[in-house]
Amino acid sequence: MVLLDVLGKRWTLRILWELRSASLTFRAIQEACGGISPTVLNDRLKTLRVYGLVELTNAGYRLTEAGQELGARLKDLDHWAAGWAEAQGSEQE
Amino acid sequence: MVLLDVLGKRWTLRILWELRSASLTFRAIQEACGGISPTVLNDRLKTLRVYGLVELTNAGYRLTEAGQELGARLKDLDHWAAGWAEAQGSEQE
DNA sequence: TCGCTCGCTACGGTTTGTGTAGCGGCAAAG
DNA sequence: CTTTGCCGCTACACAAACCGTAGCGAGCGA
Repeated sequence: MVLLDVLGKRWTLRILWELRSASLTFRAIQEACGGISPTVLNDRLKTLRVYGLVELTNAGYRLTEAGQELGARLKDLDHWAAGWAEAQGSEQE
Repeated sequence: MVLLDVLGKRWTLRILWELRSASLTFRAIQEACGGISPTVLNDRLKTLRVYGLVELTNAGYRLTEAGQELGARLKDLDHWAAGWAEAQGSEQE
């Protein structure tokens, strides 16, 4: 599964997540991700662009259509994770 | 998003993916992931167990109910990724 | 020209992952 | 009772990935 190799790398999921609902500039993504180093950010954005999930417009970076479909899945995942986090918080302690 | 921190780490997604449809032993997961070092594998399994996504039975490691729900989302992701990979393969070249 | 922000790169130090060896435990075989 | 073999897991030195900071060239308004 190729997608796993892409998403499995650190920051990739996070970047997609931050772009899920808005266009962000390079530096804005850095901020949003809590100070990811530009070296890595650029690397991730590069591969995400190669895979056609993200594109660079004059308004900044944003998800392509494919990227948004992926983002939708991520939202679904998040939706589920919300309930999961609760259940798992009350179980554990 | 807590889930992102878990899934964002290298190998975590992959491990869940390999366990999606069968119980595997520690060493079997190593094999399936293409020779991940036991140090990291153990670390990931540890956190996955803490989060209640994976459990260790005498038949090996397997997904808990929560883990299987997550796995279902992953399968959905994979399903989408299949079409995506094709589209992106024919576009690129 | 100056100042400001853009995307992006260079580089040294730290963190994370790799690869190999081996531990203790347990069950079957001899 | 020892040997063989697999189990989950750990130790440790080496390599790769990531971080933090500094700075580049380009564009743009004053």
